[in-house]
Amino acid sequence: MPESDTTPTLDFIREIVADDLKAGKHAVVVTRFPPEPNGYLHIGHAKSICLNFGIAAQFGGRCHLRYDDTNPTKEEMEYIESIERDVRWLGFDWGAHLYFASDYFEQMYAWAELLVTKGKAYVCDCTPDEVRARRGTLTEAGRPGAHRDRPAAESLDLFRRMRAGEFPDGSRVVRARIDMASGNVNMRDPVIYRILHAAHPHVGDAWCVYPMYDYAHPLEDAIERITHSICTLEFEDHRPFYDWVIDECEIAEPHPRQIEFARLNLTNTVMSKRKLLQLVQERLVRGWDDPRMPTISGLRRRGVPPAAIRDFADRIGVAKRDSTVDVQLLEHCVREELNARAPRRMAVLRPVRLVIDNYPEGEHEKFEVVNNPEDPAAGTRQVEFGQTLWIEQDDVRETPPPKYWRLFPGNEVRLRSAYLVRCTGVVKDASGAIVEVHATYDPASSGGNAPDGRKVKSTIHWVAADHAVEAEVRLYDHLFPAADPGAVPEGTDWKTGINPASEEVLSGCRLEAALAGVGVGERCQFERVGYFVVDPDSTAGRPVFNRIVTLKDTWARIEKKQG
RNA sequence: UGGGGCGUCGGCAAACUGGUAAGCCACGGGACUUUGGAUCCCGCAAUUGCAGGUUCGAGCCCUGCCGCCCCAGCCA
Repeated sequence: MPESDTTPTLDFIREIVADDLKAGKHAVVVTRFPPEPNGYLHIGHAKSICLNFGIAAQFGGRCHLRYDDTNPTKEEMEYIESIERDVRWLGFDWGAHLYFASDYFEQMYAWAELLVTKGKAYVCDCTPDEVRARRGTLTEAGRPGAHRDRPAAESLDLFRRMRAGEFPDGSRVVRARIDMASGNVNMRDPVIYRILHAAHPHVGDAWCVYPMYDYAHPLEDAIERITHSICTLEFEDHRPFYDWVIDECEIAEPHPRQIEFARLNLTNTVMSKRKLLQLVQERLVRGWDDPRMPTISGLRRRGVPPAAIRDFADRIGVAKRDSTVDVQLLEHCVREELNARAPRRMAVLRPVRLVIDNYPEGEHEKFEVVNNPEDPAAGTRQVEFGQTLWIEQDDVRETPPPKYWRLFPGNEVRLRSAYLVRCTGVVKDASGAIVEVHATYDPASSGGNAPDGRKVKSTIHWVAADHAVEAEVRLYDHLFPAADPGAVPEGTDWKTGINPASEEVLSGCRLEAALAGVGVGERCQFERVGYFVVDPDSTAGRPVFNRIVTLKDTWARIEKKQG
């Protein structure tokens, strides 16, 4: 391979865009993100958002945010608001280019009349069942219905009366006249308008006939002069009709080009709207924004930084191959971002008391502690120290397993940024659990280093008992332990694959005093433990933290290998 | 047994369009370390679903097979 090549390779879509620009096909590139406001956005949408807005930014064009709101029976204002919030949070800006497909209904209707007039569309009086019956199967051609050859004038009259509200839902449709024998089922006279006496969240009850996606989408793109209409693979079969509509409606050149790419699949995650809805409705999670949900709002509450999601989208690439990305790549992006940015704090999640017997009782001192070793500009803070501290249960053993370097009787460790201490013994309760640890400190090791230069193999974190803030901490893990949650045995409910330990709520956690006044959404690293974010459930004196991701944990790996 | 797509490392994904298989994640090892964190090194596809063919040369071209995904909503 050539090593001198410094230009990053373009994915196949960017290659098309670059070529079109180079060939002078378009003056500016215009893309769009066209969600239907019928649900919450998830990480799969984030891939599309990053792609569309990313291409626009990269090639100096623009990206529209457009609601594809052609079905009033499924769409709601609530979703419109959540979508805008999520796209903005991801870091993208549509400027003045916020659009609604429903604002184009008049124009779309006019084009439909044109099609009817040209004999390219007709009103069909069949029931949904009859339409289905005549459509044929995947291997058998469809059969033309009785209304197919109705005079254009009659269809036009009927269409106008459909619009006027003379007919009930489902009684008639307008269909494109293409080819009932096509191998592509989408070309067998697809329905382009249906009657729906339903109020629309954006245009109210202005209409009782609504265009179908396949008819509306190319026209929305045409109206906005979209150059590259990027969608997912399942629409590949619809592209002939997309082009048919553009052609038959006599849209001026250059025509928008539909390009399909593979949607995102993630291991240990379900992504379908149906399944996500089920999780919420059956109270298997706290809501659409549960920190375990792959929704944008869930990722936000989980504490995932938007920059990490953008980085993730860049790294997974864009292609046509069905694929499943390892969720660990997302987690890696999160760690990388947070390692650089998140201030470090000390927090003890499962506290046990450590008493330093030779430290003067009642005395306190402060140590200056670095906020982020990766970022000197983050500065330092003062942390209180005293005779009695909280340390992690996990950092103490009465009899250490092999390679365990933390506290055990006789062993010396460093209290992060404070002193070297040597364990002198542990106090156990009736059940044998360690309830208190005793140690002596080396007064000459202030700050954590001994003047004689002796080394310790371990540094542990601590919180002064007299200055601790109490908090609730929620530990999150994959909602599904299996890489492919959809792969359940026949007859088994996919929900049985849910990890019952995916949320573990810890109370009585002790945090250093600097964490007293944190605001919702603030992120930090609890040293040696992981990255955490302040949850909206926090109250004045009692913060609630969510674990975003753990730190990489070599010891956990060793422990696992040891069994 | 119709139509449309897709097969390159455990997972993503490149390969200047025929010139001698990038990178990232994961995984394994080591160095270093006041986070068992971070960082840094090393290892990880004699070969691109399979079989033939064309060519000096094939992941890229040709032929045939195999496998996987999508489509029969008045959903998007």
